[in-house]
Amino acid sequence: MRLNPAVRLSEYFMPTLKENPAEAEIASHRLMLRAGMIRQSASGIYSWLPMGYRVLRKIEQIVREEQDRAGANEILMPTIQSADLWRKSGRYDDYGKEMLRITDRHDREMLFGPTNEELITDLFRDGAVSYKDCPQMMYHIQWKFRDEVRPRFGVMRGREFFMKDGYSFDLTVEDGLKSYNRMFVSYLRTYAKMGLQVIPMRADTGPIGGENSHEFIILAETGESEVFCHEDFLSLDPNAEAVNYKGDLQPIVDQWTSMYAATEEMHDEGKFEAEVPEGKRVSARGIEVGHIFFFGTKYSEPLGAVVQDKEGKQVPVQMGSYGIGVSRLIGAIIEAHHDENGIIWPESVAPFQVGIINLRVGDDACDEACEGMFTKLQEAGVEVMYDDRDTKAGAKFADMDLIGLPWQIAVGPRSLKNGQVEVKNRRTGEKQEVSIEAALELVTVS
RNA sequence: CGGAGUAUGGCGCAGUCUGGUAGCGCACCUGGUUUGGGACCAGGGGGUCCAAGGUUCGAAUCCUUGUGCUCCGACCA
Repeated sequence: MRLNPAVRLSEYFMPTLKENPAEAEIASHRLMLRAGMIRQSASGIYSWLPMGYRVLRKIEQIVREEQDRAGANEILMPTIQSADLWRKSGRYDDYGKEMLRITDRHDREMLFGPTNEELITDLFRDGAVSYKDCPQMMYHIQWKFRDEVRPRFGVMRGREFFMKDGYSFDLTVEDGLKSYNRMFVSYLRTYAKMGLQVIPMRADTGPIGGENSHEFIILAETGESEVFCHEDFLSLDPNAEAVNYKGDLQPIVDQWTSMYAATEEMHDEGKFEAEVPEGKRVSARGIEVGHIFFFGTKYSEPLGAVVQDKEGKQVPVQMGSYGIGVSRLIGAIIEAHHDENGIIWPESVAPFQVGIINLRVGDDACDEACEGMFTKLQEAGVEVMYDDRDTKAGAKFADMDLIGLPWQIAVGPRSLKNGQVEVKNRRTGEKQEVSIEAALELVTVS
């Protein structure tokens, strides 16, 4: 996947809004609308405009890379599924009205997939015959649909959403839990790479089912549920050391599950107080950005996903499933990274690293300086957005803060007379007047 | 799915009570003056007032029935 490394704002569809749309309640929703990243098409259903889509793909790519590292293989399954498989697993009725049911021209019952356990179990059943076909881990990143009663918070709780869902197939429970651990660790690393401090919490399994399950939660004021955890979670860095996914991951998992962490439903106040010293007790709100399950033979049995073991017996495979809400993550990242002026993107997911602001379009010196930097940054492989629109300086500054690129370079006649431009760090707000060369150096190195 | 709102130009809103054919701010277009943190002056374009039906000489406004969207709650990645 390669994203266009450089764009001119005059040629980029980024309809920003000065005022807050009435429909948006929380920061991430407001900012995504205001920054021209998304537009609502129907309740809980959004179009992704160029910049929003760009961020979505960046997040998707981070997820993909870590899945690949963990040994999962990417596939792509359809959005529309047949009802038959869901009848076999018994979930056609269980899922209730959340599942969008569709009838085709031949009156066949179809559905827009809310998840893919049935489909992939059937794929595995079809292609696997022996214990030698295990272990196997596959994932796909695809649009899902859940007909939420009450969609809200923009992409945080949409009806149509983009999700990574992965599935593991193992011969034994022991091996299955190893796969579970692999995903557990890869999840920690994935979120950390997006600038999120994530906390795994033992979870309720819901309609997916199973015994072993963790939710991955980030703390945010606008989180949907109350969570409780040990403060030390907030200083753990999953990427501090390299990881060998083929090795024993249990120690890492143990480290991350030994401290108290629970969502509202699983919370035990007595245990919380017993295990966590008073000064270390964190009670906050959390956003769920991922959920993993080990559920054994819940689907392999009814759907007949069996392999022959060494003794020649037919045994159902042990399965797990692993979800990351990719589109939701954008909302979560913005909730964690914004201020009163707009978004503050972590560099790894920023749509562009640098924004060049031409304060006087039409002034030869400004135009030349901007064009020169625009070209040089592209050549250096730095993703850059050039605001070459013929509008007021104030509007450009405001837009640039709103869309939250990590670095801004403002070029105006005043400083340019002395050969200088202003470089601003969006996160710290720190500004410095430096030469063009120094500016390029500054934004390229970091 | 229970409760509560709301629907008027791209966005934010007034007008509805008390019926007379639509207005304000921002944004947009043209010209001019400006030009380093959402400028100023002048001119201008853009609206089936959510929909259908009804009452009336006349409906954004009153009545009826729908629909969309939002918020609170229960539920969910």
